[in-house]
Amino acid sequence: MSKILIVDDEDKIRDIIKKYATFDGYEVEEASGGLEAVSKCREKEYDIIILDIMMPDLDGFSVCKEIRKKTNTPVIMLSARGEEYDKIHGFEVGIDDYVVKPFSPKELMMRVAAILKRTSAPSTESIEVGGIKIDFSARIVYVDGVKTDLTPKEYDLLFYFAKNKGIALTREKLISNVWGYDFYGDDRTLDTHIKLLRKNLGKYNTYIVTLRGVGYRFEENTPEE
Amino acid sequence: MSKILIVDDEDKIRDIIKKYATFDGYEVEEASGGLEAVSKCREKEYDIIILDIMMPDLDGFSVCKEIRKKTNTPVIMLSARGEEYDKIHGFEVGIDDYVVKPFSPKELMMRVAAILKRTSAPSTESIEVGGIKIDFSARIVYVDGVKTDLTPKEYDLLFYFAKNKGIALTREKLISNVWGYDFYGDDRTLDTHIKLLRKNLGKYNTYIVTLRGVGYRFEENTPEE
DNA sequence: AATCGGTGTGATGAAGTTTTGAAAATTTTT
DNA sequence: AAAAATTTTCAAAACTTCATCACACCGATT
Repeated sequence: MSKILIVDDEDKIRDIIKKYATFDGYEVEEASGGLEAVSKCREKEYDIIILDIMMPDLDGFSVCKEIRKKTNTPVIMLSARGEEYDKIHGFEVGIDDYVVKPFSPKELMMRVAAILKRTSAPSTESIEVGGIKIDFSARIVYVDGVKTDLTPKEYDLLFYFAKNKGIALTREKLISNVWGYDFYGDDRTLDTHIKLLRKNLGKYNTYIVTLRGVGYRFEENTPEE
Repeated sequence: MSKILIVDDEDKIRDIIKKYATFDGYEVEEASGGLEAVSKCREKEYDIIILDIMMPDLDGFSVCKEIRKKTNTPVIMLSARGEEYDKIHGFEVGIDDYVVKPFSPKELMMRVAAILKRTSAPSTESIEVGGIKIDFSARIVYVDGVKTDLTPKEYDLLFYFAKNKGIALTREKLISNVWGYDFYGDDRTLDTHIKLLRKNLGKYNTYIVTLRGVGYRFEENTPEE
């Protein structure tokens, strides 16, 4: 789920946006000033930033410039002034959109969605764990750079493991997440697919660690030679 | 240089935008109505479309919907009305931005630049994948240099595949993008067209990879091993 | 060392998907 | 208006994947 950073010195404004954003399923963080926003962006990566222009400590343009030095996170500006100068200035700094106050929260969220759709689409999402690479957009798994064909269930299982790397996963959790909460099946079904997946992972089969009496954990470790 | 299509029934508006766009170095084409816009988009590919909502023959939303069936060209809407309804509706159809009339041409061009920068998909008249060449402007496909006649649906399908090379495409995605989001048809229709397209691609039929339980992926691979 | 409960494995038929051919329906062309 | 081309529907066939089972295996506990 996408993470949004809301930057505004007015609590009221932040609250309203937060309410709408949370409702739409976004993960929300707040900053009440420009300096706080910059430091937050240093620590963490956001998917989009909603940024007020007028703030007492550091104005939105400066914040945007600072952020752009490191990342390319999309920025939507909130402008209290409606002047063209501001708008253009905003674009020159490299903002992605702007909304003039007073604004409709619904419209703002529409713009957020539109930008996220644009920016997140072309990025080839992939995870790499040890010598295993999972390309989500192509739905291809590479083991040591070699394309490996997995069946749907094997892929889903690996996908879930990769997303929860290093976490102990109970059998129940694995089954309800990969098969579906309503799967009523044999005890050995999961084992069997673990077996198949391990076989396909070749020397990395040790990445799937058996937790006796609990379930499994996916982790990067040094395969035996 | 990027190609812009300006769609508005008012000559004055088109002229103004054209003046600014030409000054900024864009290649400009015009359409004075929705129908003309749609037919122009069928023949040629633009990098961005500036689209008025209110037009006598076919309104902007319908034009956008029609265009989106085939391509993913960015669209900026010109809205004479400032109502929120229009804005939201526009985004749902899949527009990239909108500007409310009366607008500042400078601002409009800023938005054009911002979107083009993001979508910076190099404008091409044709795509070549393996031994398959697709000439968009002529709507002709060559397999190993030999012109191959495809039916409209086959072409649309191949076109969508080629634009999304290497990406796993679900059946739903393929159907809603090639047939239209409102297609309510048989489950096996897609398969049948895949079959027909594969036949026409000759030895390159393996380029369309079946992803069991998911959909298909178009990729360049080495036929025969 | 024997037991016991949980885990790994190969085989197999069942279930689910895709492919295919052919015919019906629709649209376009003549 | 008929003919041709295209698209869609349908059902059987081919194919892949899956769940299940029986049994081997392993590791902890007694």
